Amino acid sequence: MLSRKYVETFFEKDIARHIPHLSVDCVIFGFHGADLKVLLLKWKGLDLWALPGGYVARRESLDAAAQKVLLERTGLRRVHLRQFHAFGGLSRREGSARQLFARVGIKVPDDAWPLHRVVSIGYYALVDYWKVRPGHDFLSDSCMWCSTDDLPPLAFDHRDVVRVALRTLRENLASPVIEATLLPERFTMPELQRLHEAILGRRLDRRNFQKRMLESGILERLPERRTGGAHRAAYLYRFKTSRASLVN
Amino acid sequence: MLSRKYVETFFEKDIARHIPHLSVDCVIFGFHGADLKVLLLKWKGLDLWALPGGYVARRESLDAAAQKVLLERTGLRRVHLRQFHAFGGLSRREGSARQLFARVGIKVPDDAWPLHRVVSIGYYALVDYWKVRPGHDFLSDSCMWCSTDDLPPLAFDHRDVVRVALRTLRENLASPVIEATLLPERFTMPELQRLHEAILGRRLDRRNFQKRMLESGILERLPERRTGGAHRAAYLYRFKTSRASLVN
DNA sequence: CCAAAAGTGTTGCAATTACACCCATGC
DNA sequence: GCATGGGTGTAATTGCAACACTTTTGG
Repeated sequence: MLSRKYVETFFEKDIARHIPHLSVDCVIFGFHGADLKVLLLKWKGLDLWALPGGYVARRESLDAAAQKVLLERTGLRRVHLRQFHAFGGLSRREGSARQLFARVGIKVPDDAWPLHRVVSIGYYALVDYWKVRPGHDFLSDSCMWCSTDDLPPLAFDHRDVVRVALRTLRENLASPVIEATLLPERFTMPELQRLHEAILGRRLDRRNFQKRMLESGILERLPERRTGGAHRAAYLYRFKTSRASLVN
Repeated sequence: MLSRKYVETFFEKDIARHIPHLSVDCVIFGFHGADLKVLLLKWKGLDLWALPGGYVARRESLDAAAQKVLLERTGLRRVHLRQFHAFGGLSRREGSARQLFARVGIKVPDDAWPLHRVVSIGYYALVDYWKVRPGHDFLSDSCMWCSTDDLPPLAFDHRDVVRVALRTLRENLASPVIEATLLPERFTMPELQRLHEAILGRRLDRRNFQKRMLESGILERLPERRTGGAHRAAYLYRFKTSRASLVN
């Protein structure tokens, strides 16, 4: 997490260590209940939310910069991370950043590049909802999971960024990496199905779904069942291929 | 095309008009015979080829920068252009650029950013092979179409860039935009099939292919046939939806 | 014993694949 | 006339979508 010290000295020296006019933004997806959620930061003193992001150090790859953001925001190291688009339009309204810095009380030179045009490389990340401890920083009041179909007002072009991330995620749902990283180690078939439904945005047939999943051979049924539900206990499953080998 | 004047003054003033450490590279696909080809520039005095690319002006969108490259290199304005990946690794070996500038006789300060780390946004473009007049510039000996499965040594990470572009193109072959922009206005069914085969990298069944294409309803058969071939004359087709409406 | 969710198998349709014959043309 | 490529139809298979009944559990 960014310290107060870090922020205060940001525009004096840290900014020089980064590639100007470039940033990475992360759409961090988590799955909870029946909802696909994204992690958002609320800007201090403004009724505006934003995706977690960061700048790219001069000797740091884009991927590494995105990993760094993930670690700061979720405390997680090995998660599935994928670059999906570069946002380089001229309508990103960096101006709102100026308001933010003013609220927080940081003095920023008018010609500092973060106040002007920034090209952002979009990454999406898939994490286990329950393992994340959302952390805010000096620029943000809070860090919160928000359902993808009920987003608050977002800064810059971040609504577009989420939309494109979601579209890419849908297109790539075929690979088992996605479920394996969004779900906990052990899960039931209905849970897996609800995840697919949340990503695809439509209902699926229970029987066909189960058949497809089992025939694919990537699931292993565990002896235990999930008890405590109000109805018949569901079997627990896990992915045969270990979680570690699936990440990236 | 870049003029001599442009190049000579580049490191004095033009460089300041661009976003540092950022470029766009274009994989320009054309279709000729049975081969999918890409347009490459040969660096002056070096046995090294590179993708056409350019820097991004401070008030220019990424898309616009890519269009500019296309126009310089092919003379074409409205072509299908699509961003597919941002290349931001640390192993791009910008050092080879230093050799190039030395050969051409341009004096470049050691700390000039084009000699160091550059993040490149990759675009692929689809053009009509026969409408392109490949143009080289002050930095390159020649501009040539090269078959995608027989590429010469490429600068930087451009071999990766081509590979990823090709993979993306394959994944998006469903949309008729691709064929419509890679083929001339009028074409035969075997020509369309050879294009699909070149992109997919495998043979297709002639009869099933034709059936699918005709049933999709996007083709219009013209009264003429392609004469002059050694064998039975093939019908000519064109896409029903006008070419203009398909671009982007 | 009833409501609500979980487990399982069958059937039909639609899309894809495999495959064979005739036609036109140049040599 | 024959070799080569172009045009067309049909049968088989496969994958996917629709669908119904039984089991378990808590209340």
